[in-house]
Amino acid sequence: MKSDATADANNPALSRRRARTRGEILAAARAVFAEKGYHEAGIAEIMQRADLGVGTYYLYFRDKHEAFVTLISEGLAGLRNRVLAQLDGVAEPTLALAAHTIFTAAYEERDLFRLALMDRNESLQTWNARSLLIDGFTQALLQAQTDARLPASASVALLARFITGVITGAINWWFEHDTPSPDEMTAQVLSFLGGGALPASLVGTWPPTSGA
Amino acid sequence: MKSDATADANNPALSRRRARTRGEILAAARAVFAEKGYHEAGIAEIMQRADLGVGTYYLYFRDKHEAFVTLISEGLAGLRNRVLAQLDGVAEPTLALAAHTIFTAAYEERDLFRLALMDRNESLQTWNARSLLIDGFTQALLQAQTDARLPASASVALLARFITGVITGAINWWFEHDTPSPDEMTAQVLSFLGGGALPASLVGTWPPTSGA
Amino acid sequence: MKSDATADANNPALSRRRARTRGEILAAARAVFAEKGYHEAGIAEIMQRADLGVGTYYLYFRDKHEAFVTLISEGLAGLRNRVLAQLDGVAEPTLALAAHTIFTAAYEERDLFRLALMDRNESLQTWNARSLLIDGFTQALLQAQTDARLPASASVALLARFITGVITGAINWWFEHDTPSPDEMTAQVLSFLGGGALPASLVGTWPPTSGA
Amino acid sequence: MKSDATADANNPALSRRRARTRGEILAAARAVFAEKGYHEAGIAEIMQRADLGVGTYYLYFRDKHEAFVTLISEGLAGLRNRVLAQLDGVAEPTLALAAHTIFTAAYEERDLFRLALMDRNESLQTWNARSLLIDGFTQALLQAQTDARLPASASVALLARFITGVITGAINWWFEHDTPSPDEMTAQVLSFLGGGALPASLVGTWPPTSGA
DNA sequence: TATGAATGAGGCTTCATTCAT
DNA sequence: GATGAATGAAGCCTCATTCAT
Repeated sequence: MKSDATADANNPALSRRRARTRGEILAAARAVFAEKGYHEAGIAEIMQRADLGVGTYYLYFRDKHEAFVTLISEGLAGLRNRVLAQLDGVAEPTLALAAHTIFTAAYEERDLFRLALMDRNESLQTWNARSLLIDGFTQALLQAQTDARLPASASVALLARFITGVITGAINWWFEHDTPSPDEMTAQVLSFLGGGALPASLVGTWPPTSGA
Repeated sequence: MKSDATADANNPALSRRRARTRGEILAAARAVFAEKGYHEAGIAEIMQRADLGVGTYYLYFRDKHEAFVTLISEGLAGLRNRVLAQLDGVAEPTLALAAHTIFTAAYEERDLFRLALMDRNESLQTWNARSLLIDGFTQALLQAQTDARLPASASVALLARFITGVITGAINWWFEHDTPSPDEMTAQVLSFLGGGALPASLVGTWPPTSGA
Repeated sequence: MKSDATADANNPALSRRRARTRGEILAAARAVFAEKGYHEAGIAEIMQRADLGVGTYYLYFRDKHEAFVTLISEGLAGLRNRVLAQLDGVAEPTLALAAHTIFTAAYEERDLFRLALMDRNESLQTWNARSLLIDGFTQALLQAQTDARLPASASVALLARFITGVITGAINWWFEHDTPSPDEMTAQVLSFLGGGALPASLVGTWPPTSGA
Repeated sequence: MKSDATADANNPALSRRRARTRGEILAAARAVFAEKGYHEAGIAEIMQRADLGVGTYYLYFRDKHEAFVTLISEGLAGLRNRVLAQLDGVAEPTLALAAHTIFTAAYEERDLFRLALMDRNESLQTWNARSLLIDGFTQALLQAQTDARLPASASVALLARFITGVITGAINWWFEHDTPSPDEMTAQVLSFLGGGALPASLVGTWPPTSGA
């Protein structure tokens, strides 16, 4: 019984084995959660797909929730890093750049995003894809206001929600369809955000002009 | 003369009582579902809030699912009617008109919309608020194409998703905040949809122009 | 509120009405019990078939059990009376006479007998068709012993069980078939009871004779 | 290497454990079912008597029904084998032989037979003790007809029911009494089946002779 | 470390029975 | 008397979690 909190650090081989098993569990969890949703998924089914015993799950995760949270937070951390990497060093980052990175990632890992957008699980709010996007856009827009690239009068909070809505709307589309490609999707979204997609007459005004 | 499918019609008093009880259950269910989500809600809790015995639930609904579905489908039917009524007779309906009606309804019945947007419940897809909006906008845009108010080249399916994304993004905001009013929200969204909210330099282009 | 324990006696009309309703409930109960068995039958179903409200049931019977018991005990009392009437005045009653009466009644009211033979309901033992038959035959055989028509060495208790077994075996047959008629059935059973149906070589002996 | 339908075979220790638990559940179920009948018995009570948690039941049986069916079908299969083994190789099998084997088994496992004769459970008909006996005797008698040991005119179907009735009547007796022994019971039944137990004058004739 | 049998709280649902109308 | 809405105890079953091997 030399099991120790620092066992991992002491024994690189063990550590590597642990990491692999953990990864297998996460992969299985991802597949099952994506397929059936958080509530309908069962630990037994996950571990069966991972070709491991049920009990093993609890050697790596505290409870059912944890693998789910881990899955999403690790996935979203990856997304976050990719976006930051893209934007890093760019003098004046555009939505175009951000959207393209997000779409590329989302298209590649659709099942993960299905999860991340799916269960509006109370305590999870923080680790929700939506929240991450909203936060990201909020910060970006605030920065843009600081840089005077966006009028100070703009309602940043709402704008961030609107943009997030468009992005998630697009990703949702991919849950049912395989086209268009992330590139094409980016172009479509940009056109939409730029205001070029909807004729003014179709959009209308509010309050309605007298003529209406 | 008992065996009669129209027993209700025979006795108005009973019929009224039944309707009232049913309404009370639905109201309680709405509150509880909105507060805790479908899965965490329990029949016992619903009926306790309705001040009725557990068994009574099953006199009005087949199972746990049914009240949920009823709630959403009846709610969305109401929304649908309101929108249709607003647009009815208007020669050239605008997004402005539609958005304003939707926002007014959504603001009034926030908990219902929280439900309707919440659980991405498998078999419910059809009675999802998102689906309803997507379908509605899809049809409206198709009509606009027919009327040549929208270029034939526009990708209706995607546009409908984008617009729906913006609308639900706005409604989501209200789940956490009480302002702005539906009127103001409509104005904000219209400005966004019209392309006037985001400067072109911020949006950028895709593929990025050489200059970027 | 002149409802009184003696109301029935005071008001013949009411009494007649009560009797009729009671009869209708019993008829419906008989049908439903016979069709689905005691446990699967429900008060609601019975009263629906009787074209009466659920609550009405409890104006006539204390609980679910009571109608069942009533049904069987009244039915068996009828059988008892028929048999006694047949045997009454006969100097030396035979099994033939008893069997024929029983078969005639059982054939006419198969559903009742299905009930009476069906649920081996603990507390019901006493009001079981089997028990009634066993008791009847036991008494008859004891009487026969007293009259020296049956050897004193005979094991009356067992004989009564055997005869009852044959009789119920025959009645069971009718739960699945409509022939033969009670007359023919009586003849078959008598032949069997008389020992003429099974050749001695087929029956064999116990303990086996050396030759076997 | 987890996913394996033959997991049991891989690990004899676990396999043995599983078998033991399963046996304990079946034993407890047998006791409880026999004592209170199928409907009044509860999973909780069964598992309490088995000294196991409720949930464990469902690791071994799909639902409440399954243990009951298993109990009876396994029990009857055992009876069937015993009888067949006894009769195997005997040139001219007699009822004596069959009855004795049946009685010996029934006496040893009275509670099982109580179950098997008890609930006339709809879908169970096939796995009813009564049905098994009837089928067995039917086949035996048909064979006897083929061998000319029984007149071709005999109504095999009815005879099988009568014999079964006598046998079950005898077994029923044991549900309330401990004597006589299977040997003595066999003798009594044989005497009855041979026609030596009931004087012709007591049996009578059908239709009644003029003199009666 | 890995396993999978065992656990039991908790959820949904039924239905005999009551009671206000 | 008749009704049927309301009741709630009780039962079956699931599944996240534990623990002995």
